[in-house]
Amino acid sequence: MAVAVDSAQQHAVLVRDTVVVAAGGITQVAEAMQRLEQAVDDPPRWVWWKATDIRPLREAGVWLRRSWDVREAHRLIAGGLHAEPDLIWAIAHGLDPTTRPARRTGDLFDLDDDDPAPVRSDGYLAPAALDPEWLRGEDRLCTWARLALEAAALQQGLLQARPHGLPTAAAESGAALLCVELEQHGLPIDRRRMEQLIEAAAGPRPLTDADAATSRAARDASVLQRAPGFERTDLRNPAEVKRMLHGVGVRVDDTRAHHLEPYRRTHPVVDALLDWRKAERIATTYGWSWLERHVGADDRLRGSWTACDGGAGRMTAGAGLHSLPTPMRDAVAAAPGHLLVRADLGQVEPRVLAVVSGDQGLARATIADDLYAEVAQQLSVDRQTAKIAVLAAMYGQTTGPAAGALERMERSYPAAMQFLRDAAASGERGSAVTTYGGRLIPVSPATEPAAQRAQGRFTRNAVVQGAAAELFKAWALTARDALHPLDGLIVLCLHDELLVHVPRAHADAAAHAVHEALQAAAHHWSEGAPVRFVADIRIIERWSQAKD
DNA sequence: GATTTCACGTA
DNA sequence: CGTACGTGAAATCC
Repeated sequence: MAVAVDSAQQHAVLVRDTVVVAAGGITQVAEAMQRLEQAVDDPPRWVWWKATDIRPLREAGVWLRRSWDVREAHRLIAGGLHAEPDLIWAIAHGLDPTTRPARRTGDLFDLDDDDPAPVRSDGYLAPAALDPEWLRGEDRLCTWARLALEAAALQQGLLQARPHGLPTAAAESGAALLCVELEQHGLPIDRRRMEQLIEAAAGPRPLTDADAATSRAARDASVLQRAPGFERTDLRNPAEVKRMLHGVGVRVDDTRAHHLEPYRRTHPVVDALLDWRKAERIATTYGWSWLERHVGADDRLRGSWTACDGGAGRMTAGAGLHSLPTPMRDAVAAAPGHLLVRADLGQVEPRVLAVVSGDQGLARATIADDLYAEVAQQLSVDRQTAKIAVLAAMYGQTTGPAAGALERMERSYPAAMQFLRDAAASGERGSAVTTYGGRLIPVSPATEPAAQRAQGRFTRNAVVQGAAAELFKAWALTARDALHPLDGLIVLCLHDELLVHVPRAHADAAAHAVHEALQAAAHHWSEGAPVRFVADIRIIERWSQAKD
């Protein structure tokens, strides 16, 4: 069943095969969809070009479980982020995408007849059909929906040939719909607390540009007054900062925070500078203008979401949702009458590696709550060394304290290490890799040896990071369904962490549902592999209460 | 004015 | 010379 929406005209259609199941206003079609969704135990698989198309229907309250998102399926098939309908169409039909007709440019050469066919005689999608103007009217909307059905059917054929391709496409489609919901609901914010935090770092809310300049100068002064003779240093210019530090006797080549940290006690200006950097980050990226732009009158922080990035396939978020400084998480708080359920996966990447590589020894280690402690025992090293070695294997690190432990890893976990070596070798020679779930990860050819090694590290990591993203999405979507009857909504996805907003009365049930969802999703996703996944799940009022 | 580089927040 | 992303300011390139 395909859905197409003309958001400008607030019009939508539902099409099955050649039958127009429903057509009309958003509200009317939304009701028809909800009836179809609830009528049977086995709900329809809704097909659309992209999830954002159906935002008006979602805003009308429709709750859908299964979908086939043609754009997300394409991203699995072809890799990367580029996914315009003409490209999707060409790939689905096995046509050479490089010879598809040029996009319309809006100039005099766009002379098409009044009723251009959306598909050309050579099989490519007609450029005219990509124009939003083309989509006016119910007939065109139905045609567009049927094209989505055709593309989806061909994509299913392509993905059937990849192990796990179909369930992954379903999960990616669901993730894209979840992204629409994340954008819609937003992250609940305690505005007064957020204002306190911003004021502490950036000064009071400026009413004029002069106010902003005064706050900025005051911040700078806290550093500059500790650097006699260098009061005119531009703290935002790394070269000048280096000159200032040299001037006061701090000999560093690199002024980045992690490099400067050991010198905090060496000279007060270093201490002041590092504090300044934290405050400056909040003042510039998470300051008053950020609050104004991204936190709505309903005290919800909203950013744009994508179901996958252009690399391994993790979710991305805008408006700083994925990089909110830890102190500011104190202002992420449940709305009145609600609570947050925070759940984060423990040591997810090595556990995922155990599944995707089929390494029996590593699988045995996942039985422990603390996988690194188990690996440490196996390798006869301390826990910290074991942790560094495991991460180094997945990231492609070759130097540092892990070097010796990596050799022991080869003996204890040969399948996992071979899996990673194969992935790296593929990237180094410029060959694409495919994730456990079937996502193609293209690699651009490189000739420089250093660039080739970098590609190897990228693919080595991508097969783990990408598979972890696939497991995460399967978990999130299973949880989404289970939370729906509890009025619980997922409000944040952060790679291995879920934040759920739920009425107080249902918080215990929601926490339980999130736990059960992980067990069910992991079992399905791994096809019953003997690998254990664990999550730390807590009921909290503020995001900051989560970490130990 | 648009693009690139650096730095730094998160996982 | 360990991966990825998004963001903003300054530098750089037209």
